[in-house]
Parts: sequence; C-alpha cells; structure tokens
Amino acid sequence: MPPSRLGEPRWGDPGLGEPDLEEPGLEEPDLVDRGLGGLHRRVTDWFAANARDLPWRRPECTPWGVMVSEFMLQQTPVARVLPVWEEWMERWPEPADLAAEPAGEALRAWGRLGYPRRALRLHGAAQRIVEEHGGRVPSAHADLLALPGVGAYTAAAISCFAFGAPETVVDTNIRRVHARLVSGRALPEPSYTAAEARLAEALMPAREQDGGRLANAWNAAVMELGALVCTARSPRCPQCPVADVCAWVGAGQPEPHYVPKGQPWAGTDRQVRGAFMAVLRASEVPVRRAELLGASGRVPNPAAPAEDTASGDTALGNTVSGDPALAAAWKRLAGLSAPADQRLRCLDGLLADGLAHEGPEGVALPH
DNA sequence: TAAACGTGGCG
DNA sequence: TCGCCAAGTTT
Repeated sequence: MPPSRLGEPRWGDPGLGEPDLEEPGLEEPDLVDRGLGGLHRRVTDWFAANARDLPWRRPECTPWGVMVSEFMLQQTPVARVLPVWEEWMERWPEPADLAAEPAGEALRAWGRLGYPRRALRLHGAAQRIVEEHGGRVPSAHADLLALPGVGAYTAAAISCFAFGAPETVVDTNIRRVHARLVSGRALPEPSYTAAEARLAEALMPAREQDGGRLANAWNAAVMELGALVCTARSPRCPQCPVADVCAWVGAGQPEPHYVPKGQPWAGTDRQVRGAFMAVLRASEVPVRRAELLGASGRVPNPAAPAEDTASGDTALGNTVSGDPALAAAWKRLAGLSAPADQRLRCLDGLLADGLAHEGPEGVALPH
C-alpha cells in the first residue's frame, strides 16, 4: 500500500490488526479524531467533480421530487427510475396531485419498476401529507418515519437531500464503502448491524463546525462513491479518491467472508404476482377472476367463450385486443407453470395487500 | 429476525 | 447464458 498523500493514518493499516467483527477499529475515539477531515474532504471533492447530474439532485427539485425518487430508488437502479420519475413529476408535481387520484393510477404509472406496493405506499404517504402536513413534505425525521413506506433510510435521505439536514444516511452503497474502506471486507454484513451503525456515526463529519454542511454533503458523496466506483461487482479502485487508505485494498482485496443469499425467482409467488399485476396494469377493464386464474399454457379456460381463430393470440377469451402490452402480459401469465393453488394464493394475496380490487365485474387495480 | 416482496440489465 | 444485484420496508 502506498503511503498516504496526506500523511494521515491509514484506516486499513495492517498494524491495526485483523478487523474485529464485533468492534471495528473506529470505535476508538482517538482513531476517529485523526485524519477523518482528510477523508471527508477527499470524498466530497471527488463528489463535486464526478457526481451524476440526476434531476432529483438539482437545486430546483422540490422535497416531493426527492421523496418520489427515494421511493422509486428502493431496490431499483437509477437508469430505470429516471423516465418514470419524470412522468410522475409532470403528472403529479405536488403530493396533493397524487393524493387526489385513485391508488390504481399510481400503480399503473409505476409501470414495471417492480415492488408495486411502493407505489401504493407512496400514494398513501401523499394522502397523509395532505391530511396531516398541509400538503407539504415534512422535514422532521420523525414525521417522515411515520409515513407509509418510509423507513430509517428513506427518512434520513429525504431529511438530508431535500432539506439539507446533517442526518446519518446509511444505504447499501454506504455500507459497502464502509466495509471496504474501514473494515477491510469485500461486503457489508448480510444484515445491518449495530456495529455498522456505530461506524457510520463515527465517520460522520462534526455537525458543529459548519452548521452540518459537510455532514450533509458527506452522505451523498459516499453514496455516489459506492454507486460509481466502489461497486459490488467490479470496483474501480484506480479511480477511487481514497484507495490509498482503503483497508480492503490494503489487505489485498480479500474475498467476501460469506456467500450472499440468492434471490429465488422462477416459480415463486413473486413471479406469479408480478404476472397478475402486469395484466391488471395493462387492462383498461376489470378481468374476470376465473380468467386470471385459468391463464395457463396447459389448462384450458372454461370461462372463455368460443375462440376467435383469426386472433391467434392465445387460447384466452379476452386477450383479443389491439394492445400489445396487454397481449404480452397475458402471454407471460399463460407461460407460467404455476399450479392452481399457487395462483389462487397469489391472487388473494394481491387483494389482501390492496394491490388489486375485486368487484362484480372482476378484478382490477384499486379505485 | 428472517423472509417476502418485482424487475430487468450487466458481467 | 444465467446468476447477481439495485438509494429498503414491512411483518
């Protein structure tokens, strides 16, 4: 490891010994007091020169815009959020605009971002903001946390990014940077630990110095570093502004100390629910329950009337439509090999979750 | 606390 | 090609 250009102690100095799983080295105050300023400056300077120009980071973006972006970005890459966020901002520039619409409109406009319950919660949050906060996104962490779909990360992020508060923001990017830079590990722990929380707090710039300006900037800077340079798959260490003090680099980039759990997909309820939701989003009219449940590549649909041989679409009655999205959604659903009991469980689950509504004419997005 | 919860692009 | 992974929250 090359010597620090700033002549500061290196967090990953082998002399500090093996990283302790329970108590990272930064627990010690004198370690915290030395050299952090250099770290802060280098990362925030890097951010100033390399940050992406994302619309929700522009000065003219409202707190509502930041809030919408934070919901959409939960477990979803920036590239896919961008176009949907633009549509939402144009259609619903304020919380009251969204709150005035049926929840189903939020679900439809959510498109294929995934985890559609986020759209439902965002809609619910907008209604609460209108009812309890005069239509303005609250700035207090506690008020934000009380909103549906807002957890520890999102509350801190909105408070920080929309209102300039010096919150301690911890997301998966930040956790990964901390794990490598300080703890010398390839990945953060499988679940967020108290030790990680203490470490994140210890690394925060002092709030007293500048009214929290640096503390506020630090969050976005570390997050961006994790997103652009200190990535999960193939980190770009040569481009990293703090590679020379990185504990993981100093240790020779050791492999992860555990095997990340996979995210099963094929054959899961999530896959079936997703296929149902795609049909409901694409359909302008309610869909009969039996037709939804019967959609299968093998099971004939008893509810379907005589087939229109000219359509050639599928064997399903109401797939005869000029809408390619609807046809594709039906096709995907029909292509699943999910057993009948799973289909039934998933449909009931969607209804129970409020993602769908069943009326006399069939199943549709909620009103 | 572990598991459930969507989706699509990249290595 | 196919598994990994992305600005988490909820129960």
